[in-house]
Amino acid sequence: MKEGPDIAQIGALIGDPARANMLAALTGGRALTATELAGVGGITVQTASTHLAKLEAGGLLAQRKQGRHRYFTLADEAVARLIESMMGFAAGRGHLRHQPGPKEPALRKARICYDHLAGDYGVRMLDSLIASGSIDAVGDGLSLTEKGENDLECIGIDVGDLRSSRRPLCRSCLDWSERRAHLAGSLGKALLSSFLDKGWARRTPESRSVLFTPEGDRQFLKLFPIDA
Amino acid sequence: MKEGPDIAQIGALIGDPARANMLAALTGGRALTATELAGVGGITVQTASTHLAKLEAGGLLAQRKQGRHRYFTLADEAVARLIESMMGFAAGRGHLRHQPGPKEPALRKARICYDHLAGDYGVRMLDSLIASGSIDAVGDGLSLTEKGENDLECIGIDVGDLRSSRRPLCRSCLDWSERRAHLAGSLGKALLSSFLDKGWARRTPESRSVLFTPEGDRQFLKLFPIDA
DNA sequence: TTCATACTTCGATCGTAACCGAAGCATCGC
DNA sequence: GCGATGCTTCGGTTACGATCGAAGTATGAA
Repeated sequence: MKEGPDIAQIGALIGDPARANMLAALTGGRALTATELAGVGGITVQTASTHLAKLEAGGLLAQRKQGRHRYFTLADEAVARLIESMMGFAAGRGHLRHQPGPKEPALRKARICYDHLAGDYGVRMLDSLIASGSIDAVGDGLSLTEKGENDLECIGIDVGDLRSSRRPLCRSCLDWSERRAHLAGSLGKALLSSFLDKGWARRTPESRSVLFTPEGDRQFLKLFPIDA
Repeated sequence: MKEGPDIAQIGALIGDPARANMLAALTGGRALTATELAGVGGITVQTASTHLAKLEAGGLLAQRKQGRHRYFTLADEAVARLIESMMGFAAGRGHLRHQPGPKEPALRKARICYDHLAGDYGVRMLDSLIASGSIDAVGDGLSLTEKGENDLECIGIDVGDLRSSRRPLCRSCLDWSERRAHLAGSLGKALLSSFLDKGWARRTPESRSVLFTPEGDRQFLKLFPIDA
């Protein structure tokens, strides 16, 4: 047999609880230090160090030295998509963590996925962009229409600038809590950044969740209406 | 931390080489016996038995007793999609198996993914269906148009029949070799079945690949043209 | 220079899970 | 009934990897 790519390797990398916790934490988009990651993994720094080395060797993580700190991030968006899709699958099988806890609703409403918006709000945003004709969905891919480009420029997003990067402009990413797609790619990132810049929302320090201010909430819902 | 679903569990399930090989083999869509799966995993039947029990407990496999045989299949299409997406990811990282081998091209051209067509031909089929207006792509989802329903009836697919099943009619499934979506869901299954019934193609006994006859090839390409 | 912090490497321990041989059920064919 | 086949369960071995204490390296601060 032995057909196709080797999935056992990455399965094993994700299969350790400490590593899985680290990866999940990094899906929050922030770069974290080895010590912080040891904390989320519930292990000592030594152990974390070996885990992180393995994850990096496996191509899941990237690191950046800064002074005496070493900041770890997910290697790229593909890793984030993989983690999210595995979370979606796990949620569907009932492989949930024990405590839903009070943070859960906030997480489902709006959270960071690598560098863009996920959760109910993330899905709503993409739906609205498609419904308004700003984004075309063809097959698996998404593409920005002329109308969309104009609309986005109006709210202060420089699409031309985004196009110049090598990263795809639009990407769909499967949302584990909603089980539907939200917008990833450089455009997804730019949109989230603009919400944060405008003060509509802020990131929480210790969690993936994104908190909208009452005013930000109002603006967001107005900007991305759902007609249904 | 401990946010979100538990991905370590399924990661660990996929993370064992023997289990990963079994799962990859089952993505071929055929139901396999424990003894056959032991073969693909390169282990004895006893060991395979415990592996299979774990996979079933984890919700990845389903089994069906038939006489003194026990046939295993992937639990559902979601598992197949997960495996395919992990393969796509692994391929992107260069985590390839050692031998590309002579079977590889056939596998990339057309293969089974659970119960529908994948590979170049699978992707081409979906692209063509969308281009011809038979399928609408909205966000992450796919939906059959009226035109599509008519066209399909013409080639002998009873769409009404398919609708009565609880399984979604159209689903997009990310293809690991093409890195684009192909058509899954009950419609994807029905289309593949019809090709096999018509004698356009046949499955190979020991591999996931689907071999098209010269005539079948001609018919397929005519039925699903690519204008580009 | 000296001390403190952040992290890695080394060495050793320990637990778990993969593995197989042998025995135990179940089902089929005769 | 009997033996053969397909699979599971049991018991015991083995190996790998997760873990941490302790020591080593790098960077920054005083």
